[in-house]
Amino acid sequence: MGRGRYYGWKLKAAMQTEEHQETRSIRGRIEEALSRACREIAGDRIPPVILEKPRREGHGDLSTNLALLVARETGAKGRDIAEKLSGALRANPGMCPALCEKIEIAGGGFINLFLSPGALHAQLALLLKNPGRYGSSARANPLKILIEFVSANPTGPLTVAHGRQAAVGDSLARIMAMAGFGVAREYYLNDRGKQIRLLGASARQRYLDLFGRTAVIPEDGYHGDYMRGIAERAKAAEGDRWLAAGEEEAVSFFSKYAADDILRGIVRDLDEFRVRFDHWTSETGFSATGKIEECLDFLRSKGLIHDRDGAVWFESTKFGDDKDRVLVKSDGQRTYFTPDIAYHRDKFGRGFDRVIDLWGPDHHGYIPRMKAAVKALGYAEEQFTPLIVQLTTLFRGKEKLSMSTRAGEFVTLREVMDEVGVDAARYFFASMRTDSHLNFDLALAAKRSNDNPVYYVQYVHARICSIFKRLPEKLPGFVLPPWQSAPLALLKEREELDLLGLISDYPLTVARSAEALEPNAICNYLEGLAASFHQCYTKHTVISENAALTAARLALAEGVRCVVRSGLGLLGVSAPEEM
RNA sequence: GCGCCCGUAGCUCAAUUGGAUAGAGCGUUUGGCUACGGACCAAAAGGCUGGGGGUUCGACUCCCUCCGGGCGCGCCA
Repeated sequence: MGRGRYYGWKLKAAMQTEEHQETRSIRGRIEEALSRACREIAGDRIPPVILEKPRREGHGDLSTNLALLVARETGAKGRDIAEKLSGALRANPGMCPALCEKIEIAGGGFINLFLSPGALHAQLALLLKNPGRYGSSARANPLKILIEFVSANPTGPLTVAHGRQAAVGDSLARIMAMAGFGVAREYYLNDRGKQIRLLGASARQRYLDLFGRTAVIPEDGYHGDYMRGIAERAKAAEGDRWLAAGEEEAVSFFSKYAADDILRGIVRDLDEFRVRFDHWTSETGFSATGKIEECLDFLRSKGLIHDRDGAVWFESTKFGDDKDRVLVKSDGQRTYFTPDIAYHRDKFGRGFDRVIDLWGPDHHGYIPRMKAAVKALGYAEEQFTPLIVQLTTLFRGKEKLSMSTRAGEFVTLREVMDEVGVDAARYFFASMRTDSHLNFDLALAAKRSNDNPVYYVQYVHARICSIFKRLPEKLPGFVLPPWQSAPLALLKEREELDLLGLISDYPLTVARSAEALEPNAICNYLEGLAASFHQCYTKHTVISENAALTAARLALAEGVRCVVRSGLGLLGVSAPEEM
């Protein structure tokens, strides 16, 4: 349940008014006309106009429940309102017959619109004119959005859990960028503190072990096999110089050495996973800026801090948290929360209008206090969105795998990439809703990868590429005319019109995916487009003796290819020419 | 005990943010290439959407309640 999560950025209104003129969707234009007509009938208190694609055949290409909603507001009958609204559309020459060839009223007041083929042909023509821009929105003053994700501590390699975050976060960034926002990706590197010292102590013991010394890894230290490699590299680089060093000095060295070594691995894995961050903020570096003290001073100046029991408290209850939180412990050490507040202040200070954090489910209890902090800093609630990306439960066959970085029991992102490939892994993670737990069976991973829907979608791309490759051989002497002269009006088979309709849906799909912060909408869309293409392909041959029809169908194929490539690109998945 | 997330076909998941007869893939059954790629297509079977109440023209979706699973409730990070 609870899929009604909606981030309310008022993006939709922005879409309608600022969507780039050239790629404005048919849907957007009709929604606007309906909205205007509705205002004349019902005044200012009108519901948002949303056109949907009906599931059932016979209900038209687009449908709206607008009349039913207005009926509820005004107490009038749904069918009467629907009559008035459809009448207004019929009287609007920009709508009928330019966009709609038929309007019907069904049920208690659904308005079903049947698009005219000409409108769909025009949309394809727009796409072919500028494929690179199709689906994207241009804005006068785009919101600047910072999205922070992964941010794994450099105490071990990235796991599948991080992989899911990486796939979701990076895809969201790409989607939001296409939806017209200014997006930056951020990684927060927790490279100091207790865990890092434990890492250093563990690495030092591994190092001692290499020299045959008695080595005891701390109980709560890091026991994974990867620690051995780190120790070996340290030995190769440093020789035996740390054998004689004092514990304090040695642990400091190994802390930094191990963290740096692990970080290089993280960057390498992310790079191979096609994820690149625009900003890396290290806690060490950040601490040295004095911004944490500044932030504490700021909160104190606002009267939101008090001292009690020898500790310093932030009055987060004033902003909806259920208890106040300690910032500085009675031993003088800061809590984890303190630099995090300053860090978020810094994010906004860098000029971002919106900050999105992707967190694991173990952080959901942290949400109220971080939201409280953001509000205390003077920012509006909707400017900060923590997004919980649920865990992936791993199985090997029936065996449930436990995941613990410290104990060294985990499945790395690298293993998954090696086993199923980047395309399949990224698609898999992006295709599931972020708030659903999902099961991932490694034993079936390789086998399943062949059944993965990602191949179904990629196959469309490869098939179309193949058509173009075979063209000279199938039709010797055929000269492909420029797209703008393709006789698109010849595309009138039902399957062709279905495909055209889907192509025209792409911009809105991207916008809605960005708005809902759910990349899986792109996957759903692509799978529908792929199915529609395969059906059309099976039924209608592209290359035929009819040169005009061939040109038109090639144009349609090219349109599909562009959209598939674009959509896969949003997911960080390749669009292969052959498979 | 309190809080957050989840529960949909045998399995893994969707469902246009409250719409019309809940859909895909895998698995099972049956058809289809002398065609531009069969990694495809067509069809069948499979559902009281965990149970029960409520809200309304209409509920997988919102509210209440129970059941089941995951996670969190620190002067840890």
